[in-house]
Amino acid sequence: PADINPNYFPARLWRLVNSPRFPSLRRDARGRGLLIQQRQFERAVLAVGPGSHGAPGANGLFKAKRCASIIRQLNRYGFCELAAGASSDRDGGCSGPLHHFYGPHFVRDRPDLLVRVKRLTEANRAKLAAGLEGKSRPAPRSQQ
Amino acid sequence: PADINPNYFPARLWRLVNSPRFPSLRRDARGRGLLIQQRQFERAVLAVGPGSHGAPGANGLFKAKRCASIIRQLNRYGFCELAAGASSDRDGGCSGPLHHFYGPHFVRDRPDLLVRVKRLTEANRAKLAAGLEGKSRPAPRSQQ
Amino acid sequence: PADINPNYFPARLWRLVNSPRFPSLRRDARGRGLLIQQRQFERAVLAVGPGSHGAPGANGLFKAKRCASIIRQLNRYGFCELAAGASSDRDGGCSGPLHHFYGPHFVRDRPDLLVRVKRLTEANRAKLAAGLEGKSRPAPRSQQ
DNA sequence: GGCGTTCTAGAATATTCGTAG
DNA sequence: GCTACGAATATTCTAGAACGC
Repeated sequence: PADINPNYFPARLWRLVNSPRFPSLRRDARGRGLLIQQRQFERAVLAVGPGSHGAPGANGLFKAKRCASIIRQLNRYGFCELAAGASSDRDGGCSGPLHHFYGPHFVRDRPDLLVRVKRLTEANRAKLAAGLEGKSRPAPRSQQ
Repeated sequence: PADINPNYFPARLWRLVNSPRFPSLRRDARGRGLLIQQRQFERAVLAVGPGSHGAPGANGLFKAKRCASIIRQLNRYGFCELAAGASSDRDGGCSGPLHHFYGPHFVRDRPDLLVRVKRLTEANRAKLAAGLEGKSRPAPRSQQ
Repeated sequence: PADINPNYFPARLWRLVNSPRFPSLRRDARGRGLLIQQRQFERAVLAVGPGSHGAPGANGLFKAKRCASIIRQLNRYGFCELAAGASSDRDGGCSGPLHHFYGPHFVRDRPDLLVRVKRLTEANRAKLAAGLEGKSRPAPRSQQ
């Protein structure tokens, strides 16, 4: 789309969740939520340790070292966690914590809704409460 | 000691850090700080997954599933993080995030100081700011 | 020193400039200024390119990808560029731009002055103009 | 009421981008 | 040209709030 800044969190998250290369961050079955396998996510996507960014394509997506930083971003953009719990238990608990987030306007196969995922600033909170549109920094030029 | 509740966080932390069974939570070289290897800590101590609390002795110490919960407790009891970063690099980044906390009155071989490790409630904060509770540093809110 | 947060820019810069491992950021002859060889600095210290962080020790110091970000930080902490201009050109332009910065209270062998290197917020600017001291976030307690 | 666990938000610094001077 | 700075987002660490025991 036109006015989405590809460097900002929603666009980065969109690219990551649509990449089959990183199953540690994927959609849930309904296509409305996010699943994060913390341990694998930190290892595969975040900048933990020197030899971490094995997979190019994730390199540079996030500069965070902590999964908590990504969770802070999710909250900042209006996502909330649904059911916290350990992961599927099939592996004897080896997969670590599993996070399940639900995000407004972050729907599978609906990139057109992505422009609505706004950073919750003080002003945007008020506007959302009033049913209006939030404002962000304009995106850099991209020829559509 | 007498007036330390062994069920509360400071006592539990003390037992854990003094147990050689869980090297993922240990003291730093100076004996004043704490080192937490997040990945191993979650695996060995926290209740992540069914097969997690393999080692009796940690079983029941914490019911938390998230390392973030322990960090919340550490902050609540006055600990603060010193230098966040990835772990030692010796293993190529496989060991995950490493946390380094410093806690007031949480000194190796000084269990007598443990009674001073207080939960920072509103009231305790005020007392600390007034300097009533010993020579620990005044609260983070300082007027210039 | 006591109230210097090792995670903040002045401390990180201090460590870097005192490390013989990264000659691309070094002191000038007078010991009061900084010299930055942009191209080598980006390759050796910043996260530019896939094989960039070859030298452990710089890993994690800065998460920036652009030299301009470090320059922004220098400006923010009161540094200014002295003799802007191209590099010595003796090597046929291979060394890239050379920056020469001068920083207040950033003097070789004077780590005691480091506490005065303050972030220039709006308030600190006013106070500096009035000759007073600026305020920062309190540093965590370092070991004595 | 206090403590533990979890989820969310505050506050300060860090990084990026754009642009005035 | 190009240096310095404003403004927005990103990352980190700490604290608030809700809920259960």
